[in-house]
Amino acid sequence: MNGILQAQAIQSWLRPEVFKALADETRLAVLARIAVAGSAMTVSEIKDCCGIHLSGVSRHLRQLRLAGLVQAEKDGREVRYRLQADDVIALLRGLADSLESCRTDCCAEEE
Amino acid sequence: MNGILQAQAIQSWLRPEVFKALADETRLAVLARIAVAGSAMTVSEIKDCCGIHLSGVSRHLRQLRLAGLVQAEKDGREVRYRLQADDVIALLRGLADSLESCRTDCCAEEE
DNA sequence: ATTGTGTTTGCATTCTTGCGCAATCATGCT
DNA sequence: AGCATGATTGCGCAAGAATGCAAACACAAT
Repeated sequence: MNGILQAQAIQSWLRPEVFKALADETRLAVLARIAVAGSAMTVSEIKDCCGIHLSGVSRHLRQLRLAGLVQAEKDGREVRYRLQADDVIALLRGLADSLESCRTDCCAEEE
Repeated sequence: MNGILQAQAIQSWLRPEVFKALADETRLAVLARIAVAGSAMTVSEIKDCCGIHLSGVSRHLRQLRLAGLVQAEKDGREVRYRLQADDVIALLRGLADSLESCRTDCCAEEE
């Protein structure tokens, strides 16, 4: 049976850093703000979507960047952050597919 | 312009409880174990996949249940947990689609 | 060079979270 | 009833995370 292969497939999508980055309400607000903007945004602009100090926003952006959710580009003395969607989309879809294959196997075995 | 609609679409998928539930390595191990098993598992069985005390496993399962990732069914004095995959799969795919529509909009605007 | 603006980082504080242990609850067995 | 077993919960502790403030850093403009 393919239980071992399934385990590897699922675990390869279960990346804690990504989910940890998504596990904070402020970071979710930041991410949503950047995603909707479409274009890249500066830290000061992003700050307006969440009621915390600028330094905190900077830290959250760092964490999102290390998780591969956004990317930063320097532009003069500003830093513009944009969504890095491709990897996240692949992660979400890969995990969804793995879970779905488990689910169908489960139902198939039971019936 | 669909910016407002996009914002609503994305934020509806950005459910902190779910990502918080996925933001711990032990819980990810538990979830993967349950997913691969296919059938429902007792707390004691699940305990073997992660090196912590049974009470901790119970707490983790509670959190996964509240996030809608697993469901519990009592069976005598045991409690069997099984993957509740449908909601999670819908969440993951919905978020992926929302992010993708943001990405294409972004690239379309820039060119 | 000095000044000003945007961003990051060190530090201290507070809040949260994961954990083990022991007690408790719930159910089955004799 | 009494006991055994599986699961949950209260409690205290230790580690981690989020935040604000102030200092430092990076770059542009004068």
